[in-house]
Amino acid sequence: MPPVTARARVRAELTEEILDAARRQLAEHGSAALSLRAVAREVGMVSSAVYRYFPSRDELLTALIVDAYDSLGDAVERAEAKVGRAKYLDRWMTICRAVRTWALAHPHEYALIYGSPVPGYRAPVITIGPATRVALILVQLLIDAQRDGVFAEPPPLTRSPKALGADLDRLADAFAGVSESTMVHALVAWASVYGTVSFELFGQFHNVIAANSQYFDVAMSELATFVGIPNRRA
Amino acid sequence: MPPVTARARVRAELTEEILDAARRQLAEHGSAALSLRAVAREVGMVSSAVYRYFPSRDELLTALIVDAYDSLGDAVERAEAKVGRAKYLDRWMTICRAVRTWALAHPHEYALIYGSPVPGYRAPVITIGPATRVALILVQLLIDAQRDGVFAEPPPLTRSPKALGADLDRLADAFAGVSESTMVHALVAWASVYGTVSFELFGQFHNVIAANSQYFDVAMSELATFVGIPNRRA
DNA sequence: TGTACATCAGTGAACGCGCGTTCACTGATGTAC
DNA sequence: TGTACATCAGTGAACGCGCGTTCACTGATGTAC
Repeated sequence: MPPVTARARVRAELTEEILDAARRQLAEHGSAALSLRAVAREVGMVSSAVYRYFPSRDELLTALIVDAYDSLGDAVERAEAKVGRAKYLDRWMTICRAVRTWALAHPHEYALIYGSPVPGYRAPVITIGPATRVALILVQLLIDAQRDGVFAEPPPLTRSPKALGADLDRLADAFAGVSESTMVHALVAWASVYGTVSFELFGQFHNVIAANSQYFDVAMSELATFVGIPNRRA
Repeated sequence: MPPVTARARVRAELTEEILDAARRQLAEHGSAALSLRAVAREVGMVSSAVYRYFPSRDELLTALIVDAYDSLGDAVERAEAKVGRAKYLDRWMTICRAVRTWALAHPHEYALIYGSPVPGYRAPVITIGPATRVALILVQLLIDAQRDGVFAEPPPLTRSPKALGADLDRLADAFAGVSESTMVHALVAWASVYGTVSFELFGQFHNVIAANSQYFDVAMSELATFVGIPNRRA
């Protein structure tokens, strides 16, 4: 009689509990150690019972990947929303810092989505949407700056992007009103933000950079100029 | 009597054979699937016999990591050596392309050294030297350009690198005669090259970039300008 | 050059572990009349 | 409101697999006298 039966309610709760346990496993021991049996143990179930909720380990992994993207997307969105719309440099720095902060707080989740692919796992289509959230926030920032006319348009590309035409045409929808060279610079900066975070997190900066947080700020500030966001100098 | 006994010779040969088998395992199935038992099977030994050559799986993994760094270092050095010393942009593009080409040809080795850290594995000191080879080639390029006076010095940093002083002082040895802002731009570009390669290899460019090789060239060309290497525009 | 002993490589069995997944089952919850 | 049946959640045992590492052993190679 109730629109949602007691059984359905318990099922939803337990599904969440399983996901929570899986999240904890992932956070503490990494994706390689994530096993259905360990998760079952955590929720106090027998391993075969988990199959009533997730048809396979991969399905569970997919849920966690979507989860991680969403968690990162939320963190970045929340941080960026607090900054005045017209403070473009602040918005940029806030986005970058939010990515780094989230990555440092959730290293295994970060590795799951931006590190080496999990062996034997093929990401299904569901993951595409959540994966693009952060990128869209960056793009919106550029569109806003462009619209307000405060944009420091980068010089035209030094190398003809002829062969890139189809890709850039496809991106032109997302990057409404933004020049080709800005689109390319934005893509480079995007990869650069994650390259920098990954280098710090995965240990490439050992014996190179010690003041990681300060270096990050300096680096991201230079990248702001690179993409055309008005910086102190301007 | 012989300076090297037959036994020692056979031992050296078998050590190489084991490493070869491990390399093949890594290349075909990735580091997660790399097991002592699988390697032993490949060389036609019983699993316990491998312990005569490597005291543990981690030791074997370390050998492969050093190996991968060296393989990449060799590839980049060889490619770059063929380019005329004064052709700075060519040298830059050649280095970047060599990194990407090697990564595409050895995706699992690339993931091993630049992807998420292997769970439970702690890189020993031996790996530091080989890990820096590519970075040193990049640095040399900048020093050469600087010395020849053809360098397009980037503007001073937009954000004070005060807190970065100690790090930059330490780097000043490697970057002989190069400005602070160039050092920082070089570090950013370094992370950016690997960020771009990782994004392509790890699937972040799916549904974004299709013409990967062309995009890479355009992106690296823009980064050349960013670090101050004289580009066509100049 | 020959012998006695020490060193080393490789064997095969075993330990203890964890994994994903399947299956027949019990007992509780939900549904239709 | 009560009963008969269908659906579903969770159990416990099992399958078959692979892993790293240890250990007592045999037989071959190297060394010292």
